[in-house]
Amino acid sequence: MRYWLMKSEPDDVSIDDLAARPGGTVPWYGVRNYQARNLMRDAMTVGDPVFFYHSSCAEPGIAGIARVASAAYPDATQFDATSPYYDAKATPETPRWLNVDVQFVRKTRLIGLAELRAQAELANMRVLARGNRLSITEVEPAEWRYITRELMGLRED
DNA sequence: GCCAACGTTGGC
DNA sequence: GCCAACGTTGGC
Repeated sequence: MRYWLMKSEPDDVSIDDLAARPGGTVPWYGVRNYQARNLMRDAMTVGDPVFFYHSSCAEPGIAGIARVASAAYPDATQFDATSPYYDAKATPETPRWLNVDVQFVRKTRLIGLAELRAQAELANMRVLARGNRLSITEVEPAEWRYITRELMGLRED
């Protein structure tokens, strides 16, 4: 089992939007970066825990917990000419972009970016690395434990 | 709106 | 394969 952090713009899909979805599940559509795509395809397993991170918004930070709910499969938006994520070079026979489904687990208090940066225990967290632009990053088990227990006050994982 | 950082594209 | 130009991310 591996742990992940996935960024979403709350104007698009917030943690509350995720919770309100049928089954609490949403396809993680719109990833157009090969590294992030490959993580979904090669490294994620159904059941992996995910920090749901709000980005490009007034209060960026971790807003809740989700889990990986499917294997990677072709992202439908790449075939949709009306979608901002349309890719003319992708066809159903040779899809370029994949997504997993992500399922709501719980909403937490917002752990803001500044708060994350202030933790010595999180100094090496991938998402905090200088210049990081990946929308999906791995979280080390010790970092996951620290955030869930010390910052969120959760008893269990 | 600004800007740093970095990925992608395309000419050569 | 190099690399400049361009586009995107995302915090501030």
